[in-house]
Amino acid sequence: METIKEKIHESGLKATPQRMAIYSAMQKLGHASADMITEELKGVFPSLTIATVYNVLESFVGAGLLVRRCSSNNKMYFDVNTYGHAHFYDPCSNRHLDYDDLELVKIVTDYVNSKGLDNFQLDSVDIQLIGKLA
Amino acid sequence: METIKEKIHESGLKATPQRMAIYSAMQKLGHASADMITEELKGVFPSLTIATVYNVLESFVGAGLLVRRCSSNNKMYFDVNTYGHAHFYDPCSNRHLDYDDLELVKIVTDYVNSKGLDNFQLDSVDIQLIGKLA
DNA sequence: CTTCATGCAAAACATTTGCAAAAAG
DNA sequence: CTTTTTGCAAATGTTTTGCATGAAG
Repeated sequence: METIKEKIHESGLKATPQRMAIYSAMQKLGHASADMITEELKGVFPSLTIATVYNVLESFVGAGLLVRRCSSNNKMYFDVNTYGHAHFYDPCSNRHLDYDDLELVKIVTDYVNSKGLDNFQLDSVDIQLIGKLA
Repeated sequence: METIKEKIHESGLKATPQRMAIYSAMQKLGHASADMITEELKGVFPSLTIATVYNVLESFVGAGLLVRRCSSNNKMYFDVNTYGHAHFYDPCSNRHLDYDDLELVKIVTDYVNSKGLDNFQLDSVDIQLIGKLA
């Protein structure tokens, strides 16, 4: 099994303690915003500031270690799972939950591709199931 | 054909000149953020401030005249078409474009419903086709 | 060593709120 | 008239930036 340190290295970034802690917190939380990460690590890592968290999350996105997720509360969330998958999203609690059904992503991608799109080059699909999470 | 004034009235809101101008700008732009609307109406309506635009857009959402759209630039966009439909989204230009294919929304909704979801009550689906718009 | 990351404070945006004056119904 | 809405300015909340210090490779 690959360590976090290796994973960060392979993506082309230096493996600093802050980056390792932030990636580890993302793995624990799954989906999180910058302030959630800062809060999560405050006890373990008191010197960590939210500015660094933003910088690190951004460099992770650039390196392909995280992807962004939108919410309806004007805050950017990040997702530790970078493969294509759908999401449940509860706008009341701003909670994101993976819906790991590769078939659904494939159905939509194939359907759209079969339409022969002019003037648009499909890169990925984002399927958000909006509703109430128990 | 229904006038904008009637449409706003029917939704339960007072039809002020500002609201009519903002709704009209939304019809013209299709998808827009608060600052785009303010910019669009600056010439015609110099007294209009962005605070009012935010308030009006928010009351329109509450009244069912608009729906929100997320983007990757930390800004909220609004959509003048409130029926369920998919979108093209270009993260480079932050442009949204309707993909009016009711079949696609139905395919996804039916698929998800057929799975018999526990712990989640589906309200709507948001399908975003991410890529490059010509 | 050399380069890049962190931490701090300050700046830059996006959005919301309080309140007096103005307008809609 | 009565109730909402507007416009302004100020507050709030989120994200970004500049720069000196410190750490990684």
